Amino acid sequence: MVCSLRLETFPFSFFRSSSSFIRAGFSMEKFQMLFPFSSTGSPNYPVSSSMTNSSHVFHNFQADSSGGFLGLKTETQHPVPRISPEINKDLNSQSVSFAIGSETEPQAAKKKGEKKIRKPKYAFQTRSQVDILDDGYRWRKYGQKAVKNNKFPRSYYRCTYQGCDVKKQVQRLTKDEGVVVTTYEGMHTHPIEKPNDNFEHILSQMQIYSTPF
DNA sequence: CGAATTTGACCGGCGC
DNA sequence: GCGCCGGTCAAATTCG
Repeated sequence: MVCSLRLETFPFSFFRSSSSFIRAGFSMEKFQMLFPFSSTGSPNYPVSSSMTNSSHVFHNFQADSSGGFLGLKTETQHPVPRISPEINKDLNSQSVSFAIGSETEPQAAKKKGEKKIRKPKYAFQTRSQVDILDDGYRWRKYGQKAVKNNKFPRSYYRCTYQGCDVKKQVQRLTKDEGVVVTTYEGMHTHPIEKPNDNFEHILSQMQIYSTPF
């Protein structure tokens, strides 16, 4: 069941510059940006752990900020679907929501032995029947683990571009198996490897809304 | 035949 | 210290 869907990953660059955002064929009727933390002294939100043991967090995100993250919606935009036909039918009711975690620090590992540098993780959940969201980057799977309290395994991917160690993990929720959670870690230091559609302009628009920093 | 995936082993952090 | 758990490695296998 290896379908592939062209959604978009957005490592950091989503908030900075370049790359495309959802350059896939995604008619995202509901599209929500969700910030689980304020820039002030809120506690950390370890995205990875919230994926494992508290998937409800994401639901909260979705509920709380339904009004939205600055009205970030793309319903009028309809990027060219680069999706294989058999998956296309699954894209009828897609919704995407985001959770941007701060550094996933274990609360105290900040000594001079600075090897515990946790990169920020960016997570978002997608309502989709397919697991593999093709974002234009090339990923190599390097692991898969069963997740506690979840009947679906979590898959670990690494960007194959040389010198780029961006990682992502993909997991489907048992609670709502229509939801796929994708977590990105790191920032791509190279352009997208696959030729891009005309979705760049959408991204540039979105960045206008999504540059709080 | 090279690249990507699979999958059990391994490892480090953390809680008890 | 021990065991659990999330994450990664790497050899074997499959795929293109």
